[in-house]
Amino acid sequence: MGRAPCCDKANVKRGPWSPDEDDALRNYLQKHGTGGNWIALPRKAGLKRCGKSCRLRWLNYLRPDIKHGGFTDEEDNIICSLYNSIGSRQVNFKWSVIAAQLPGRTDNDVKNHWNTKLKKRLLSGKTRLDQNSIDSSVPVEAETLGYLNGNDTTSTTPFSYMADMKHQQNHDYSGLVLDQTDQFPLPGLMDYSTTTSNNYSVSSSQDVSSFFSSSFFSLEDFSTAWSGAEDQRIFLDQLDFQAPHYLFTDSNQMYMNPNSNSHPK
DNA sequence: AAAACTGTCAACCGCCTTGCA
DNA sequence: CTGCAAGGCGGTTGACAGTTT
Repeated sequence: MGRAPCCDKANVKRGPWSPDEDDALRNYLQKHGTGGNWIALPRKAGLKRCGKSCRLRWLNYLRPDIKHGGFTDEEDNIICSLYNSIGSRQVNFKWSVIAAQLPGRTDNDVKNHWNTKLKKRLLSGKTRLDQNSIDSSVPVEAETLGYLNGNDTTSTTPFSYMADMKHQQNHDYSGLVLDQTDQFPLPGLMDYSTTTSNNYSVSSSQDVSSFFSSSFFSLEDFSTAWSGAEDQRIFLDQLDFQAPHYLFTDSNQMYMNPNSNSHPK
């Protein structure tokens, strides 16, 4: 027995929205708002659409603050670095968290852009840590696209984009908000800058998660914690768990892991 | 010029989460 | 605590536009 559909599919229009439908939805929402009920909205607005479809159309297209058009290099950098810092394999990964850092962009926009452009660019090898093949349009400090290896030093698995702290610091992240799980999407919690070999040992996403969730790292002392981490080059990893560079004391103070065999210098 | 191929992105699907009775 | 309805989200699809052959 399957789940009941959210609307009567047979009596609902599907496919691309017409200008008239857009107008009807826009006018209704500007006058009445959602009323806290998207399901009932299409009937009230005189639309033969599913409520979910109306919601999506509004959020992804009709909202007045939506930014249409191509993504800038700076937006690309932000997406890539946040994708890396949050880690797509994290349970709490959300495109909306990334989109929230890009005014006027929706999660659908960001997801599409990642899937159609950024991911392919990465996989094509155009974006490598190899400094010779870096897109010169990207600020020097962000010339950090690359392949990095985790445990497997022979692997060519493309490592996520990593952005230099200095570049990240040029952005204003003061508007960052905690997501529903109180995870903080750490912008630029990564610094490859002095690394010259592909044999990286990096701290894992789990490490960073524990960093976030520790009492040591609270929103209030974010700037303090971060200024400390800044000098200590924390690496994020989306590949395999390895001996972390940083550990935590019982009192959740972070310290260098003496067993980490390849600390960034 | 036309067919085949490729890229883009709006929209849909269905699962999971949340809020409420 | 439980069940249901609605919201939210990531993954995927498919139509269309642009490019290549």
